[in-house]
Amino acid sequence: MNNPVSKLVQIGELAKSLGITTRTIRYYEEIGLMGKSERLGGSTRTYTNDDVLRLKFILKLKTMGISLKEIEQLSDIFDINERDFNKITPKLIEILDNHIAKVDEKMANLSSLRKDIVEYRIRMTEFLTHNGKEK
Amino acid sequence: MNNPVSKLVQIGELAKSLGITTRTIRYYEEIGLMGKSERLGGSTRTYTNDDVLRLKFILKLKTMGISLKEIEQLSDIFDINERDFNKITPKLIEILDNHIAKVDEKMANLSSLRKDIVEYRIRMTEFLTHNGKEK
DNA sequence: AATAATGTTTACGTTAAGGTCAAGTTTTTT
DNA sequence: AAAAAACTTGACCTTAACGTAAACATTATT
Repeated sequence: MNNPVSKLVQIGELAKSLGITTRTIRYYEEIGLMGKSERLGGSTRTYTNDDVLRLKFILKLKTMGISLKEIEQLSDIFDINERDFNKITPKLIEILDNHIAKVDEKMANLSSLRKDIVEYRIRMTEFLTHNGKEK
Repeated sequence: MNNPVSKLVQIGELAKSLGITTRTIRYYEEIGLMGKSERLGGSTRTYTNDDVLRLKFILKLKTMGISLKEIEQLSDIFDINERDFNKITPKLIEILDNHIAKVDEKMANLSSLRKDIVEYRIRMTEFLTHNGKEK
């Protein structure tokens, strides 16, 4: 299922196609998220189709609010098991579940926060109108 | 209504009574949030009852998720109009309304985010079980 | 060949809200 | 008076996820 002779792309092209900057890609490599890519003639980074998929996967998780640190945990497994989805998915599901719980918590917090603010706002408004009358 | 000879407290006592550190209080002064407090004998900071109320007010807004930068806007008015609540409250209400809107937006985002994650999670789970069977 | 475009590494800058020394001064307690 | 406690300023550290700039090398286009 995997084309072994996939066309290689360079960092600029890859970045542009995904709407990110080259710095981001280098940064992901820097923190071990992307793994070392092959160098063309020893210097220029080139990315295989697999690399591209991996990067897309990372970005997808990012849009879900998963931190790079959490994604790293997945990457470790990714590196160890070399794309064995049977092993990566349980951990992924664990992280996703964990994240759903976090999101739920955040929403609850925001909800009660909102109540507080609204109440406070009402008190302020009342205070204003009362003072306005008396003056 | 304001006791002109209110007892003065020092920074350590004030911090402890509010459950914050002295660094926080100095920091608020540093960024202009607290206004210069009187110095006892030119060196030690002392806080009046008004100062304490102001600090409590700041902390209250903070628990509502309002940033120090936003609180600063209120402080400016506070400084200019010297505790004239008729002038400070409209701006406060504006900021509160603004914040309620932000909170609503965040909640909406989190809500759709949650949906995404859950969907993704389901797809992953299905993928897992299918693969499990075939193997 | 000269210029432009793209690539490379290194390293400091950014934001928020303080934390954490360090070194010195003042005040309080013994 | 001497020691302990509390105060002072100043300055660097922390987290996340890159942005930005410098200085240089390689590749592509004119």
